[in-house]
Amino acid sequence: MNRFSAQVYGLLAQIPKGRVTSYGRIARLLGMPRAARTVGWSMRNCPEGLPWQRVVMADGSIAQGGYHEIRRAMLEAEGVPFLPDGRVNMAACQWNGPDDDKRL
DNA sequence: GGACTGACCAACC
DNA sequence: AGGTTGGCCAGTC
Repeated sequence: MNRFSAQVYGLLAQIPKGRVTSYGRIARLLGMPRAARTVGWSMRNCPEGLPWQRVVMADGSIAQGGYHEIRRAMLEAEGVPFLPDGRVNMAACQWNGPDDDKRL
């Protein structure tokens, strides 16, 4: 487990229920705006106990990995609003970082 | 140790 | 406005 993954997981664990964020957003919060793919790699490792389903693409669509239907179901169960397009309503529930959590 | 790949993103036609 | 390409970071072969 490298430092980057630890940061990704740490940040992921801070995502409030009912909110989502994107890979690139996490990468930016970690100071690596170009490491969106690496974040995706960390998600791929999929550690148990982490709400990895709350991480979606920048446009709000579900990532192209496996289980993408299950992710949507879990997000819906958490109360995440979806658009008729089948994508997450980023405008309503995008998590902008730990600071945004306090802002609530 | 170099090259390829990947749950991405943004720029560029 | 939409499809393609390049680029980045870390892991694997």
